[in-house]
Amino acid sequence: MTKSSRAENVYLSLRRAIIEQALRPGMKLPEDAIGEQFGVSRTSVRNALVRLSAEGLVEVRNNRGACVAEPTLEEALDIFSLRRCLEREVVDRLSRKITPAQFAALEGHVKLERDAVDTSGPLSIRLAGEFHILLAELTGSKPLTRYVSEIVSRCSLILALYSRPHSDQCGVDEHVEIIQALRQHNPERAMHAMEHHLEALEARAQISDQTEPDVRSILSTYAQAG
Amino acid sequence: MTKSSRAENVYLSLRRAIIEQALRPGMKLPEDAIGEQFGVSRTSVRNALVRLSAEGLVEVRNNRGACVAEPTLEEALDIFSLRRCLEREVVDRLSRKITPAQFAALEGHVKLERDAVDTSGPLSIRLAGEFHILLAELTGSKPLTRYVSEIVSRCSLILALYSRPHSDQCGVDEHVEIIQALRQHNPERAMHAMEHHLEALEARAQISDQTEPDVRSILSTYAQAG
DNA sequence: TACCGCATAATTGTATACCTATTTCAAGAT
DNA sequence: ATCTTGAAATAGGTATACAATTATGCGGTA
Repeated sequence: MTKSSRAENVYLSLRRAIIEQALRPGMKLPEDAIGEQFGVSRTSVRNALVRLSAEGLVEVRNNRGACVAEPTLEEALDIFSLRRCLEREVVDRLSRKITPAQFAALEGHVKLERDAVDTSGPLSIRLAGEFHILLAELTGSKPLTRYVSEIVSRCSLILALYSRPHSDQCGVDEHVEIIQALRQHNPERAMHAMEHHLEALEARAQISDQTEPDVRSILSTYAQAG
Repeated sequence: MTKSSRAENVYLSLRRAIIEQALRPGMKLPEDAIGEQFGVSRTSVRNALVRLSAEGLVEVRNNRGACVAEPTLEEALDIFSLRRCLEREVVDRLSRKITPAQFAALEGHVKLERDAVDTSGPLSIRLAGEFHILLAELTGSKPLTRYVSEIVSRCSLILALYSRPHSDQCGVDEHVEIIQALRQHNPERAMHAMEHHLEALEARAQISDQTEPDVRSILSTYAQAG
């Protein structure tokens, strides 16, 4: 295992905590508390927060600290729209040049998703997002992967905000559908399957509300390792 | 003038310097030197470098400092491809709902570009990029604007690497062409004009490998013969 | 002379300290 | 009772100091 920097660890952990919806939108992210929880100084925490802010996962107001981003409804719809644009590009590229080894990877991931469906919620949420990131990775394009990765994370955030609890059966079957379309090297059908999947995902996003627990107790789970 | 933080100032300045090709790809960015130049401490410089790194404009190696990113040829082509994808989305959205006031903004910008054509190179380079960023802004989508902004910056970087000097007549006329297509509320034609413009831009970035960043590939030719 | 290893210098990663801005909360005025 | 006001407390912005890592230069040895 590569020895990564502390800032990196904080970054990865916070990111995962947000994606898994442990840290919910709007929640405050005080540098002191986070640093104490991870056993690092504010310096490393700030570094991580800057990066997360650049990705749109957290917001920092001038002299007022950071908190998990709270996309408005318009922003949410906008982000979904952009996601469709990017993922269309992904399946379009992939359907032309995907290899057997890559199918194996996709199917392996879907298997993980199936196994996780009935276990923990957070794991299931994360895996559903990672399926899309895996698709992007298979295109071999780093910039595309980065953007998809970012936007998928932000969609997790949106679902945390606007979907009701336990509505996150994130469509494993729809993932299989996409794989099958790719196998046929049929860009049209693949893009259609992807559109369908994303529309279904977006449809799950409706407004509800919940109150927020304490930052530290949540992070105690994530402080250990990346 | 809004009171912005020092880190923000450093970030903006470095970014502009890279986009205007004053800081060329591969150039080292020592925290000390930069901090001294701006009259700030390394802390603020690091903050800026982290953000630039997240955008792909600079690369940071472990314990080895940062330098202006040097996209490989594959990465360059890839970035252009992604840019086409994003800007297609921009003109598609815009051509449906653009307003007269927005045309005024676009035409005002083109005028600036014309005025700058014969003056300084850097200004012209920057304005050409900002035309595309302005287009993205007019869609009203912050995420889309951010991505376009990032990718346009990276394209500037690529042109710095792979285009020959003085080939940066960045097609003001093609910009006008795009505006006219938008005025007709004709998505097809607008997208076509954009494609044409981007292809022309990409064509200028030929593998004129004279700006050699990598020592090894040069020396590989010489290594054989003693 | 060319190569290897160690010591030193330079630069990054992280922590701490200080200063400034914001928030909070209580006391007084309206 | 509500609003204002202004200290005290809290938390973020920045600088500096220290630790860890990498780059560089020197002298010894074959």
